[in-house]
Amino acid sequence: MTPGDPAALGRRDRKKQQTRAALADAALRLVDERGLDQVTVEEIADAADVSARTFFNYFSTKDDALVGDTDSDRERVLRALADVPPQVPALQAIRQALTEVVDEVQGEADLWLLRMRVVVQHPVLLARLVAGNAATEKALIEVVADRTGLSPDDTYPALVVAVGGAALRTSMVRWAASGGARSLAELVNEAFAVVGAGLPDPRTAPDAAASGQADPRV
Amino acid sequence: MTPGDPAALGRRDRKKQQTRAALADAALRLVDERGLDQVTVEEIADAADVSARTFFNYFSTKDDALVGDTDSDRERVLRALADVPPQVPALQAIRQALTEVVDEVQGEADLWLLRMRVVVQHPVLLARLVAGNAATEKALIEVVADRTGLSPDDTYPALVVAVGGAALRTSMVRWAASGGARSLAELVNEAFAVVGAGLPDPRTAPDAAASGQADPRV
DNA sequence: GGCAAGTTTGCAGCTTCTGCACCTTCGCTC
DNA sequence: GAGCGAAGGTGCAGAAGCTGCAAACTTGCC
Repeated sequence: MTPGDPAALGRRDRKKQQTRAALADAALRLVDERGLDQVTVEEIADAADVSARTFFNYFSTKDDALVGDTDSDRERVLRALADVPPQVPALQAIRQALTEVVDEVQGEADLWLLRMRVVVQHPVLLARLVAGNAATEKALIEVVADRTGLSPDDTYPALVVAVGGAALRTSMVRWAASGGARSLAELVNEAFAVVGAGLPDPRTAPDAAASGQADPRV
Repeated sequence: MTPGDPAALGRRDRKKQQTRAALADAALRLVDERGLDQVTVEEIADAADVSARTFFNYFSTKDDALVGDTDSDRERVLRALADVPPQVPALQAIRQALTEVVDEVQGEADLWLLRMRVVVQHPVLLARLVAGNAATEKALIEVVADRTGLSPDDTYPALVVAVGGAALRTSMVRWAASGGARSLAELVNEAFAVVGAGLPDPRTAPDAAASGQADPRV
């Protein structure tokens, strides 16, 4: 989710990333301890040892520092989706496109568990997280429309994408709630399987959750 | 969605509702014309002929005036869900619980079409709309858990609710995009039917959208 | 008419966020 | 290794969002 990556960058850019990470980290820790409104941008900046003005050079909003970078994810997901063979059904294709991002979240589990804890405690941030994904959703809808031969204005593309997003969000919240006990990928796959089975009421078909159109991978 | 209701209230409360509506209306019209950042709270208050301070007596945020009242919806939906016979499968139950609210939105179509137009153009607001529903989601999860005999911490309740929300949101956006050409209830039912069928890829099963577990009503 | 409760308003004040100008640092070239 | 241009950091001024408080005004009721 964060740039991270190899250190194949100049000292300058490395420092930038450090500062960015320091700010995001300080923001998360402070807000986790005290609550969103009990932490000012100035305090966050101080903790990261930069001026408040500099904070706004990195994040356009206090909230942004907390929810992280959605732009880089967008490209990643789109690229991944483009790589899924076109005959794969839309819902499955979306799930597969998400695996890369899911793995990355899992890889930075500490950061993300903290982030989700903070986000869940402040619905405004949850909203912001969703908002950040609005652009991603829009792009995904286009791609899905293309794959299925429908218009982006049809119900189906928007619906699959929205539902896929809901499945991912639910999984992440649950993952965080469990403190990362189960792997995120597992939870996501389970959620997509249930959705693919049409969300059967567990009383009527208590087994469907495990079957569905689950994919052996992962 | 707005209190509306009969005039079985004192002059005082009626005036309050008028002011509230005037503020929300002014906010929506101005933002629709100029964009979110080009409208100040002071301008909205002026347009509604009250002081800026009074604006904040009604809405705790500029955004709140735009997205409307989610609290009253919550109760309505919860009450409606309580009235759905417990043997109705969760997803269907949720859809039925939404009909009352859906009808009300349809009844105030002008207001809501404007609102959705504004909201769609400002993802932050869309997010806010979702955030406002966070409390509703939480409450719904409890109820669904109860109905299905699962724990609120299980995946299923959170997932059905989140997916139901996604279906509703998608439908409202599409409804607004079409300028209200088709009835919202129709779109919502269609969306729930597709979801209930497991979101089959339209290429693989091009008919499923129309069938699914659709309910004759509406 | 007059009181109690509820509403509106102005004001002071804090925080978020932006534009601008200045200064420092970095990376590169000659 | 001196020097130059670009990029990053910072301070300051100021607009806008939002809150608490206390004064003024309305309304509902006796």
